[in-house]
Amino acid sequence: MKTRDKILLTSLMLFNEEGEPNVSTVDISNEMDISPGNLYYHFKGKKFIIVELYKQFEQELVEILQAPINKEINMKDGWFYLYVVFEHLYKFRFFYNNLSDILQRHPDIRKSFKRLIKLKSNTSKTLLVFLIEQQILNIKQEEMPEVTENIIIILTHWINHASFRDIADKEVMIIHRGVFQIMSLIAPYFNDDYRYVYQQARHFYETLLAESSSEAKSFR
Amino acid sequence: MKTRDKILLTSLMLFNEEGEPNVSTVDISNEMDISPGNLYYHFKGKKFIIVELYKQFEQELVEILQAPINKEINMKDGWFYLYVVFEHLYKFRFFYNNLSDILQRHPDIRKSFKRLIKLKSNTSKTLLVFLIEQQILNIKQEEMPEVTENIIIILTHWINHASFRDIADKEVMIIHRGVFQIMSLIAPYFNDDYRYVYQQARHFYETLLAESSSEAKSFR
DNA sequence: GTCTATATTAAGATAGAC
DNA sequence: GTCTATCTTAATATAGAC
Repeated sequence: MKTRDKILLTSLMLFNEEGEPNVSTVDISNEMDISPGNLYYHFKGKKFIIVELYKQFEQELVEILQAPINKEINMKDGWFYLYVVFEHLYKFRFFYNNLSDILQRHPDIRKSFKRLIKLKSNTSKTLLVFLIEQQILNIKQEEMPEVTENIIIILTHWINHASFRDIADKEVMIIHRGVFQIMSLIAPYFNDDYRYVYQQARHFYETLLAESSSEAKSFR
Repeated sequence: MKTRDKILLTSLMLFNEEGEPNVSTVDISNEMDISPGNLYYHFKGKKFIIVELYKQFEQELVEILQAPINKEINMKDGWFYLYVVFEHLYKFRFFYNNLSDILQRHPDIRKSFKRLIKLKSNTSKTLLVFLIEQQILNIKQEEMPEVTENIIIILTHWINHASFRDIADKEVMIIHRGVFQIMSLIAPYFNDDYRYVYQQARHFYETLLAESSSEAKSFR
């Protein structure tokens, strides 16, 4: 593996683990057993590492969000889709844990991130409209903006939020619970024939929670 | 006004304005036209200013949240109550804009903040139960945890969220919209007799938005 | 590409005069 | 209480040998 790539991977790991502001270029080179000078040969500084990581993050997310969505999407597809998105967000969680700060220091990233949110918003809207057309959901036209915004908020802040709620200690649980939380937003809009989907989701989540807490109780 | 208090006030202002990580002790003393040495006479460093500000924040919020809530609360009371909470959150928004980072660096604050969230959660639950008892809302027992958690998420992250959404540039609009967003969470649970409250709230918010955007279009 | 050694910068912090 | 002057520390960054 090339040193450049290893720097990116190590930085991502340390940023996620320790929080981006608490990781210096020396920390990164120490972790990799290379010299700080070597790191500076590949990247002119931490700023440039962050920008490069953001580019990766953006590219992957755009690919996910722009993947063609079937008009005959069902709840199971939508559910699966949410998992893909959440897993991606989790992979780059350092970014969401210091959102304002990073966006403040990097105006370029800020612009691009705003565009990303719009894309998220559009994809959510499209998905909801498909589910409405199939009469799985029943959301009034005028209520769409609020519902979409609520979805965006949970998508954007859940992983950060989960870290200071005693919600789960393991990655899977954070993601499961995030998906469930989004589902709870649209739960009241399910048509009666489909309400069981929400009940199933809760049951699924609660079973997982029970298993995981009986295993070990290591909340941080 | 005593220097010590002025330091706290100036710090709060600068933290909110520029973001806490971008403000140094020298910045604070410059803004006040005192020497850094003088600042260090009053506080042993930035850490201690933050801790003191957090104490103020906590005390005020606890007072708000523990204020006796009337069992016969109506929607208007609940609405008003939300405004009080949001205004308080806005006053200390620097804290919410760098939540993970501050909680990571100050374990004491972390503990206390978790307790605060629990208090928020309890108060929300109590309010909802009162509204359910009066048959204004209709939320099933089993759905309460999710609905409450969604309220907590919006309360905790809205003000930060609004700063990178082109939602509003002025304080009042951010707060109005936050209150409306919370209302949209419980909107689907309104009993038919009370749905008009939600419609009114949207109308109120949209009118304000129209006024403010015709005045000046200075999004940041 | 990678290392060692060293320079620069800015934040954080203190001593001692007034 | 407040100032000036100075010190310490850690992060950032570069030069030059290998």
